[in-house]
Amino acid sequence: MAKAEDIQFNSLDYDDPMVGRILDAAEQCIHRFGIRRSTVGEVARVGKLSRGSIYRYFADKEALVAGVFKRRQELYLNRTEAALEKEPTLVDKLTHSVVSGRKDMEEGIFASLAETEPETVAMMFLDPSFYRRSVSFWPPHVLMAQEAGEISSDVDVATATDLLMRLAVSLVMFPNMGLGLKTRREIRAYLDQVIKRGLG
Amino acid sequence: MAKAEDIQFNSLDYDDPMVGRILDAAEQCIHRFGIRRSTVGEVARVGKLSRGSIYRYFADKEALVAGVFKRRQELYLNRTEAALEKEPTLVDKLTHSVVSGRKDMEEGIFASLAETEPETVAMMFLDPSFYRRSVSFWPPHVLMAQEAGEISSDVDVATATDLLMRLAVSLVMFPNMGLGLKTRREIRAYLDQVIKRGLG
DNA sequence: GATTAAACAATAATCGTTTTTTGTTTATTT
DNA sequence: AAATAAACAAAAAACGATTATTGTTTAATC
Repeated sequence: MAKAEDIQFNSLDYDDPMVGRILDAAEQCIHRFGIRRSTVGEVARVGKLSRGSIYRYFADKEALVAGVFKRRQELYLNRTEAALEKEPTLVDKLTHSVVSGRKDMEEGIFASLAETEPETVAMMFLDPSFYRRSVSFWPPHVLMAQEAGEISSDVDVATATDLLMRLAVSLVMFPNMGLGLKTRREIRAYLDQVIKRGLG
Repeated sequence: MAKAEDIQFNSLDYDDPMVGRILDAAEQCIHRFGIRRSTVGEVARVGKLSRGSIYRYFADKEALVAGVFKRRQELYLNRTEAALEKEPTLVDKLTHSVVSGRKDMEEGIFASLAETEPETVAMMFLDPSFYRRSVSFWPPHVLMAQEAGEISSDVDVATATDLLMRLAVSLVMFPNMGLGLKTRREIRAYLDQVIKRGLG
């Protein structure tokens, strides 16, 4: 019992078919109408379930919306994590993250939201908690790169992770900041330079 | 003649006392009430001039607001540029930029705007044109650092500038992203590492 | 010649009202 | 035991009428 309360603090279990249906419907609504114009009643109608059920799993509309984006992000991280297995080096991994990150921003739910509620998207992007989850993502890959001798073992993992995150976020957020890094090859060359030797 | 039209494309001349009065008044209004609640009439009253004069120098309210922020940014760049003269190395220069950039964000016009209209501030931060002016800022310093042997001459100036910009913007925008870089010394150490050797 | 004050239509903000939505609860159904 | 439907007060959104603001123009003033 007391599901909605748990979800506030613990994470959603996407395996629960009810949660999945709710999030699917909510995401569809957000995708089509944006957050403001999506009502809980509409989500219920689209998901063919009752409003009561939604409020059983989500404390309020805000939590529901957060759940949609949380799932999207989790999905992105899972997919990216899987894809990175096949990338040989840390530089390749980061390149892949940037490329797929940009793609998600251009054609995912963010793209449609950006058209109807750009300020909301801007606020999300600037919210530090938006990136918190991703921070735990890189350390293992940093360690691997250190063991493989790709990067130095002198630099501590937290510092390396910080730099990787900043580069990835910056490159997704600002495709061209002085330099116009468009193609995968350009991005890779840039990251290779920056990570391997900085400006030294 | 035809001042307002020129200003659209050329830059404002802050030496013109009328322009200065208008911008002073506008900035004061924005600082106290935010953009939405600031009216051109109120700006005129505060600046003790006529609405007509404001429209003589600025095409519309949007241009006026843009002018306020443009001047602020120009002032920041000028002050920073001057302060950098005294900083011995590129790393010190960038450190200074980050520290003073953070200070401006915390106590300048952005801080007050962020309280009343956070979405507006978020939108400005994510607007690439916000950083365009700063891009022309770094190349001379990069060249100096290359001549001094602080950084390699192999890296082209545009690439170096791009990295410096990304680091500065990221560190101002996200004070802690994994690592919590608070003090001047921490920031300097981080930048020294990243710029001089990357993760290699 | 530039600044101002006043007048003006077009646009946008505000206000009070009505309607919708939210979030909670209750009884009923699966 | 969980999902539903219905009912409900409180909060928020939508609406239309009113007021304020914008941006332009005009003639008067410095």
